[in-house]
Amino acid sequence: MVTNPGRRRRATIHDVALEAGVSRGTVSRVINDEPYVSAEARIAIEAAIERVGYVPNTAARNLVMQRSQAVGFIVHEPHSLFLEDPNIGEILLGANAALSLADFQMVCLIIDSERDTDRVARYLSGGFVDGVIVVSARKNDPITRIIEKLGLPSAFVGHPPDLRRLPFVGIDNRSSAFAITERLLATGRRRVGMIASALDRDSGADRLAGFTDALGPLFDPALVARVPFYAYADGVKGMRALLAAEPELDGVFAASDAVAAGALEALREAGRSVPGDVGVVGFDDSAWALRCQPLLSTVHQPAAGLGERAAESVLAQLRGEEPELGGILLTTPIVWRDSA
Amino acid sequence: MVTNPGRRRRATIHDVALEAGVSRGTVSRVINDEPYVSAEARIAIEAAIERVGYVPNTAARNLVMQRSQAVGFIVHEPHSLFLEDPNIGEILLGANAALSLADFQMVCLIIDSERDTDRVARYLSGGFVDGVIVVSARKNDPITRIIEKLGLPSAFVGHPPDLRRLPFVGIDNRSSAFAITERLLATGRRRVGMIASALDRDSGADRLAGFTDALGPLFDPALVARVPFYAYADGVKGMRALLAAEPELDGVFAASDAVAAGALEALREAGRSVPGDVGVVGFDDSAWALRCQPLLSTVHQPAAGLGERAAESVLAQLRGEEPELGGILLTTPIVWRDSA
DNA sequence: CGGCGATCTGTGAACGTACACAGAGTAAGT
DNA sequence: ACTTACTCTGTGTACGTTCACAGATCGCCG
Repeated sequence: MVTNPGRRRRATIHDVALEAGVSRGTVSRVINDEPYVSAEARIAIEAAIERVGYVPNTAARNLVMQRSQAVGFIVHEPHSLFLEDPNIGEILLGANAALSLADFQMVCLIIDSERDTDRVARYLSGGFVDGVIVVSARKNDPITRIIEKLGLPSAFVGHPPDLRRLPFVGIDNRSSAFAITERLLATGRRRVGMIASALDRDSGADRLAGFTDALGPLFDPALVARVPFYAYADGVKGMRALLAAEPELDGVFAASDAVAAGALEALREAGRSVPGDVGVVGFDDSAWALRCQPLLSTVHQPAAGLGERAAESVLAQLRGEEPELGGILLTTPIVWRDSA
Repeated sequence: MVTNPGRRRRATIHDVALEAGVSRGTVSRVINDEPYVSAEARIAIEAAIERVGYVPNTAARNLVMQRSQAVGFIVHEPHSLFLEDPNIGEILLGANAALSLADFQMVCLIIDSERDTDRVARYLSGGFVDGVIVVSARKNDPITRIIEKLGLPSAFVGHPPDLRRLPFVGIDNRSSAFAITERLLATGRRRVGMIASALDRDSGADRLAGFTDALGPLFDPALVARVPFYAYADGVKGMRALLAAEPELDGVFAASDAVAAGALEALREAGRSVPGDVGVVGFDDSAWALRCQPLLSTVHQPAAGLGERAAESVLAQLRGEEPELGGILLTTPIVWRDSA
């Protein structure tokens, strides 16, 4: 085959060698700029590279080097994540920044169907990545099992994987919820409710637990509105339910900022003033918090930091270090604004 | 080397052959389930695969097959895109769905710095992807030049690349803006302004042009507020400026739904009713539109469709078909709700 | 002038896979 | 019994690169 019609054959290191009148070895040395190559050879080779339009085939290089200089970033349930969770973008960028510094390529893989799961599993097994960061893994996930089986350096962000020996990085939802509820109480509120979301996830359950802890004897199960998701619409519904259950309510902890925004809407519609009649706090410190009227007091979620630490964990494992046991928990400062 | 301490050596097709007492060729036939292999050999090999824990090295396979079964998805300016543009997630998912159907792996690459640009360029040249989808390419972009140089099958979504011979898929911003402005006028509005964003991008400039077209002799340059981005805060600022310039204003076309949401806030703060005093329309039909009070009339942007068509274009080129000249423009239905 | 180190270059093997080909064995048709 | 066809298997080569090693050339010193 001379030239593949349609797509032209790419120049190889061999073509360059032929063109420059030297051997592969010398060309290789020039490309990876190693010593021990004469000035004239170097010049000839550089000219030849230009002439034949050579670009190295990294895939071939990786095959012999036994590493890819790439780390996968797996996103599960992209629908809910991209559209509801404002953190995912920040986590992505945090991880990318850390990997970039170490000259690693981050490749983001989306899992949106059964087909995707299998294909991504094949991709991970295929030697395209040296490690992997997983966001929002599912219970009993085939991807998690593959990672464990391959012994692929990994870091899970958001919540711990099924296999507790795999490293993860996250926040302590329980003590964060505890802290912000405590400060809400410190403002003098006594009838405090919670709009609790996503109780099937660790994050949701832990936030409720922290709330319960903080209230202690003041806790009243009737003042917990349970809603499915972390979304605005859930906040509206949850707040209405709470007001119906207890008109004298004077404080609310919403499980997310989006939920809190919905709660504010419902409170406005019910004619309550915030923070006058009712104090409201959220969780995430996302764009929602600054979009609310009044500005939302909330728990700052260090999303970029989570991505960064996850990347660093994978890089450390790649250097041969042992991953931390029990995972890494990042601190979550409380941001005190106007809503409570 | 017996076993690399730390990371164990992965089993190869050779190990399987040895374990099963057959040759590489036969193992290869079993893996790609080709005919002409005896039942006993097949059973022995499958058992051996299980025993040694073999998973094929796709990277090595790609090297000899000269294709990767993967398509890159490049995201520029991720900060603004992920945090402001609600469409990016949908485009991503649309593209992923189409590629998934053809059993291609989509790998998403983020460009967030100068380093990233170079690394991604190397990645594209390295033979890891058979084609590429680019969102929001920049003017005079090194990535675009690399793609052109390599002859990599590609599709640009959002706006056309510098090199007009590269295929792109987008919407007709100008005629969409024309259409919605015209319908706004049809509701009887006569003093109509626009909050025009991102005039340095094709999309922003075209939306303003469409608006101007539709107004014809009614057009008044004083009723155009120019703001830098498609964001909520820009909408608030733009609307205030517009009201200051013309208190009698009775209609507004906002360059995006986020901007429209900001405009609604500014109108509420100025004591104007919507759609009573002022009619408001947006652009995108994003989550913003349903979060507004009143619900927003807007131009539906077929984001998932854009991703899908871009993917299909790349796949078609991979099959050897010629890309459409001049690009593909998708239609943008107008969604009439309560704000105008 | 022989030996030695430094510099430069080419060659062969390896990475893990797919594919073409050759060869062996078996069954059926002439 | 001889061809023919079909089934099954193993071997060699290729993909594009890196790396270890073996030569070759040169200057320098004893």
